[in-house]
Amino acid sequence: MSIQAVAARAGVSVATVSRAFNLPDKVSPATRQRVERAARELHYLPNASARTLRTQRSRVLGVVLPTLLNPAFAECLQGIARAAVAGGYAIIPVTTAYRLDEEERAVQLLLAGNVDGLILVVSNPSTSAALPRLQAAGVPYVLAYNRHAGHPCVSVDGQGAVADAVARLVLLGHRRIAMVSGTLAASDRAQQRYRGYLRGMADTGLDAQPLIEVPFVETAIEALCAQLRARPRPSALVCSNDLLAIRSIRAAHLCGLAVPQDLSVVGFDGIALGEDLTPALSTITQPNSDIGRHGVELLIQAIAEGRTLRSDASLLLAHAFRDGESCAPACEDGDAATC
Amino acid sequence: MSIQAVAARAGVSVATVSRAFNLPDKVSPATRQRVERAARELHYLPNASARTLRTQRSRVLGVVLPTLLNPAFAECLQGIARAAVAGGYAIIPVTTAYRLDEEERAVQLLLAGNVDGLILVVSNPSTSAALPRLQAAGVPYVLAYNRHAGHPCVSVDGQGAVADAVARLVLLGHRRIAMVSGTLAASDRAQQRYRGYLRGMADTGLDAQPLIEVPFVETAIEALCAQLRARPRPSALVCSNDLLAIRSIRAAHLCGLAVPQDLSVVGFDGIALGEDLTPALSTITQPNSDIGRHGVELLIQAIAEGRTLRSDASLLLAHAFRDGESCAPACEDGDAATC
DNA sequence: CTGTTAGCGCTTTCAA
DNA sequence: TTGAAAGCGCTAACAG
Repeated sequence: MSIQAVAARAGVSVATVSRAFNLPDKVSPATRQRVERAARELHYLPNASARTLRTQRSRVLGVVLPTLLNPAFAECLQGIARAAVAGGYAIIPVTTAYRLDEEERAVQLLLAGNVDGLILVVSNPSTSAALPRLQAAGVPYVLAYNRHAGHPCVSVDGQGAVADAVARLVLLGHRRIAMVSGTLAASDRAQQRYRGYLRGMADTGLDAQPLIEVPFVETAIEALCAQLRARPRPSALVCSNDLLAIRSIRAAHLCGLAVPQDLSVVGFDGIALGEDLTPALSTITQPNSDIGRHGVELLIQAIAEGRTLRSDASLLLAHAFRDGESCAPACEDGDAATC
Repeated sequence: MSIQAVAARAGVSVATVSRAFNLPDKVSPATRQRVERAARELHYLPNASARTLRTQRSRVLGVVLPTLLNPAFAECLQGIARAAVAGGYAIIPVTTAYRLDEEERAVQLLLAGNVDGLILVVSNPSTSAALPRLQAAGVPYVLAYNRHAGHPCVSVDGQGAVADAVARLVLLGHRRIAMVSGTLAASDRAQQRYRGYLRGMADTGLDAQPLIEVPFVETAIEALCAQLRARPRPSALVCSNDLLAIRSIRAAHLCGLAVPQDLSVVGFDGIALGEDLTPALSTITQPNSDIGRHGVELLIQAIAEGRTLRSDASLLLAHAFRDGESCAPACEDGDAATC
């Protein structure tokens, strides 16, 4: 079903059909009606490839994410999808499992697919091979969650957020506060959040505990258990994401520790599911969906203006602390072992 | 960067460049090398739109899902994505929030995007307006999770699975077993699982309890609480999905009921997260990722053979019961109120 | 084995 | 306001 058929049926030229759809004002109302009617009768759908070939615009955005198994990214992708549809764009998402080679492959794939722009969550903007490739190609892109002075980013202040969370725990009387993180090397977010932990501890004059680092993908509950059996054990855990917080709570349970009575746990991400858990997760919430939406909006605007995004277009969105049930005041002396 | 430039640089015709990539055997090794070298030096990427326009094959699959906020669908999408990449296809996912009009819009959008095939999870295959549209367009498609004799489907036996779960609970001594479901009208899966509940109860000669029906999207914990406060209350809950099971556990907690001591809860879906919860979720697991993978494989095969999928290509995958900690034997007399 | 060429469906000058 | 026609980049006859 091509534009030819519509033109024939409407008794006009293909140019007029094209105009009737793309520049309706440049066509007389009467002919426009005829064209629309013919198109409807023939169930005409304009061919996206032909249009893309001609205009050099695919109206498709590429999306590069570590995984959809973390609901934070799933929420973000929903935000991206909604904003993209609203702006008349389709999306092609690709997941990378936190692997650099996959990031590069993904960008390659998307570039070959003629995407008009990309929104991506990379392991580390400084080391990602994908980014120089994008710059070389001159394709607009924006990073989500990542933070880097040299790239356009939509993110939150992870460092400040964690420092605040630490301060909160200190206010509750906690002294032995440890941080649980995914592999630091695999994520600049994890690194920033860890820095926030160190700052928060330093600000209140407490000794930072050794970082409890576990793999991102596997469950690693045993490793967590081992850490909780150490003496003296922490009375509170700041986790680098909600999934880790959930696993930490389970690990605590397996060690015979009750959350929050024996151990306070704070997460990071604000996944919706956290509110339905028991105990409800105390967590630093990020506007996951908005991060995606803003990324898309920046991208679409840049595309419309035929330019790439500069790093000073970066957006820092607000985070918040969601008070759940996984945090409680520490014992008087702040030493969990005596509880 | 077009094929012309590569041809010029390699000193051959565009046809030869095209062959060097698509039919390497039909080109002499020497020229092939020259072409490859030229392409590399120019960072040549074949233009997907031009190729699609010419071949009438986009190498893109459309994916229609209710939501990514349910990890079961996120897992499925990962499976789809992996299989698609392996088969040289890209995917365009669209979510519908369980809404019929969105399903139709999604199919429309995807069809206009020239997808070669679709994999979709619809509310109800019998009533979906999207399906006739697809048949009319002659585009190959396959349903995931849905079950219907008139369409190609990749699914599990939800009815049998729930009936089995009920039998299991009966074996544990439960008598007052209720079912918690999302809006029945919005999902044929929910309907089938409910039928499984009714069959399971009938098989063991028990009275079915009134269905506890809550919205899919909202949390609805209050509604659940109300049901648990009724006397005599159920001693076990079979939930139509894991998200509902998680909410049910929270509702129980808010009512002062301990899971599994006072109330047993069984979920459905087998989301990975369920294993990390406390109590670990007892649930009927579906091979979410495999459902997606098989769907894509069927689709790719059909596309390669230039045909649509017939309903007898349907696949029924195995489910399993994953024993967690949210189920326990009932009190001796099976009457929860006396526990 | 390689080159020439038509044409996929559309948008967009340029002319009328 | 409308039409004719070029051409986006590629593949696939067909010819050599």
